[in-house]
Amino acid sequence: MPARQQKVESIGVPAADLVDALAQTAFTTMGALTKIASDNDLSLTQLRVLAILRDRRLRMSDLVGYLGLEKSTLTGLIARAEARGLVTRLANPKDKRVIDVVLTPEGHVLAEQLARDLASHLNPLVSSLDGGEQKTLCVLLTKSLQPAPGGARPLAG
Amino acid sequence: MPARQQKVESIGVPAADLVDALAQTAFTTMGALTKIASDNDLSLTQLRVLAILRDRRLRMSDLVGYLGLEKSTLTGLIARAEARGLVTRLANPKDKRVIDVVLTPEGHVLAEQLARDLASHLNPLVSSLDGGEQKTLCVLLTKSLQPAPGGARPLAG
DNA sequence: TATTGTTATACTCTATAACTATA
DNA sequence: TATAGTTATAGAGTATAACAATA
Repeated sequence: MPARQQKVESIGVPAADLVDALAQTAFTTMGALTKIASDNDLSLTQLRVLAILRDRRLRMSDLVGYLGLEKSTLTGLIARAEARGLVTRLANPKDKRVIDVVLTPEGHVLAEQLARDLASHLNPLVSSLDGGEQKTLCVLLTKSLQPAPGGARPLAG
Repeated sequence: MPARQQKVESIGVPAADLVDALAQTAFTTMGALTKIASDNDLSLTQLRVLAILRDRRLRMSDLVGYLGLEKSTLTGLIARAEARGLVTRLANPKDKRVIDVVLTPEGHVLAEQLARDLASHLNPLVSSLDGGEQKTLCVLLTKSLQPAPGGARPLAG
């Protein structure tokens, strides 16, 4: 909407190469995430649940917003995670309609492990860049990418 | 909170911020892809099939390799795509066991449209970068990211 | 015997619609 | 009436195992 954006488009269309590189980045990173999830017998969605709940207690309806799913979908998702001992459903003291969800200690341990796994999978990819390049890449990615609709933390988008 | 990593490379630890930025990039881009797929009544996997077949005729077993799925999974996936008129199964003249898959004209039109949709979704994200920054970002991403296991083209990984 | 692909089966993920309980 | 969550149902995506046809 700012004039600046129009200007950029009229000067030069963002290179198709960049779109391709972003898409490739996405698939490579998602591939790592999918593998990490699979190695831990988790779906990508369940991995996201753990990441989102890593430092938060949320209502079912909040999770629906973070994940972009239907509430009925979340019921089964959380039920399976609870059956595995990864999360707990708690009554919300202020509103009896509400169910809060938190990680169990076991779920928290797993969430921390998953975060380390992700770092160890992605580190090799960027290790071909020197320190300055890594810094630049980080700055440009941060500058360009808006927060995902619903989450700011890495796995929460 | 920054869990200490086992091996701190002597070169320098890739900043956790960069790992986060890459993960965020992945989720943002995948979000765009998921929306594009959804808007066209496609799953993400079906979208990938169309992208992979955009300029290629492949065997079922090749697609299995590109997608990282089981062959039995692909049978249903291609059956549904064929029922929608997006792909065609063809006998391979050299090996009667093999089934080749190609896009129908309709499938090809859709694949081209999806590629344009992706560009239009991602362009706004990088429009906050000036031309030089976009170029730099493209170079750094290309330099750092290895080809996904099975595909070099954007949606093919 | 090995390979290519399909079929049978089962589970997860997902959405829509109807439902219960609470606000 | 409106909101939060569950249940019922259905379809897609996925894997494992067994199978048929071909090499």
